[in-house]
This record gives sequence, structure tokens and C-alpha cells, in this order.
Amino acid sequence: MEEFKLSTELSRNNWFGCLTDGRDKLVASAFGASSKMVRAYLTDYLRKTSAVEPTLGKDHLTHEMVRLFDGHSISRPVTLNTDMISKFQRRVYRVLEQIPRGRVTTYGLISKHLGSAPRAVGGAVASNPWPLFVPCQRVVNGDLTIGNYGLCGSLDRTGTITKQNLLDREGVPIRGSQIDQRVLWNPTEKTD
DNA sequence: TCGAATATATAAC
DNA sequence: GTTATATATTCGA
Repeated sequence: MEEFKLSTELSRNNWFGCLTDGRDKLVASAFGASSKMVRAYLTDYLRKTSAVEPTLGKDHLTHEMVRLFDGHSISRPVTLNTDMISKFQRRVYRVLEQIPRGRVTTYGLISKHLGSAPRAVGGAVASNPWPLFVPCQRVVNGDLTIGNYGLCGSLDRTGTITKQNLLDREGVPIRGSQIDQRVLWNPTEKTD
């Protein structure tokens, strides 16, 4: 039976957690105010498909999360374990990975690009298993307000604050709760 | 502001 | 299997 490892780290007044498989591929990540929330969320995520409990350990990936949390880029590439996600999720996350740092796009633009619907895209973005590594914070409302952000599965006001702070540290210009239209990125743009 | 429309995922038959 | 219900949305009246 395959081994999974759960590692956590306290930094910036937040707990960061990574769930990795036997080949050190990232199965899921999570962060939030309490270690209990982060651990519970990740073990629950694992239980969705596998009946095993992860072993506890250390991993450099949590430190990469802190870098991303600070608005920096990661220092070495990460391999994602995509076994648990749907085909549609894959299509959506491929778009998210192309949004440049310091810019944002909207649920509506992504849905147009994929020939889907905004609400369906919202669903896929909401179930992003790799927050920070896959920058779902860069997807905002069509009117360029911040929009929602779930922390360990729970949606509330603090999630939106967290999302705004993440964008701010990435260099996204925000006045009040309005994002500057100049940093809006359209998925049809060439990224190559 | 409020309701319908839309695609996907999940729970419920 | 098929049908209902719930979404990190959007657009028009």
C-alpha cells in the first residue's frame, strides 16, 4: 500500500501543510490559522479515495508555500499528483497556471475560453487541491472585486481578506476593494 | 437588487 | 443509472 506524508510548518502566523505521495508528488496543500484545521482538511482529502492515514514528517514544500504566500515564486519546480481530479478541473488549472504573477483574470473569462459556464469554473477553482502552488487567488469576480476564497474548505470573510493580501503582495494594484483594470489578464492572450 | 441561465459535481433516489 | 440539489458566477430587467 502506498505511503502518504503530511508535513506542516508555522510561519507568518499561519500553518502551511502539504500532503505528498510515495514519489514525493504533491497530492494537496492547505493553509490557515490553526494546525488542526490544516491537518484535518488534508487527511479528509486523502480519505476521499484512500482509507489510509498519512504519516507525519517534514518536507521542503511547506517552505515553498511560504515563499508563495509572501508573493514570491518557488525556488524549485513541484510535481503535482493529478490522480484525484476530473478532466474539467485539469483544463481549468492549466489556465490558472498561466496567469502571470501580479495579474488577475475572472471566472467569466475562463469559462468563455473553455466553452464552459462561469459557475462551473467557480466550482473547479473552489476545489483546487493545490492552493498557492496553483494560483487560484488570481481568479476574481467579473466586476473586478476580490471575490471568494476558501480556507481549508470554509468560506467566510477572512478568506476574502486573505485573498486580497495575497494579491497585494504579488503586486496587484487594488484601491479599496477594486482591482485596477490594467492588470486584467485574458486567457486568450498568448503566454508562451 | 433579484431571478434566471449556465456547466459541473455530488448527493439522493 | 437517472434525477435532484448545490456552487468561490454572470447578466439583464
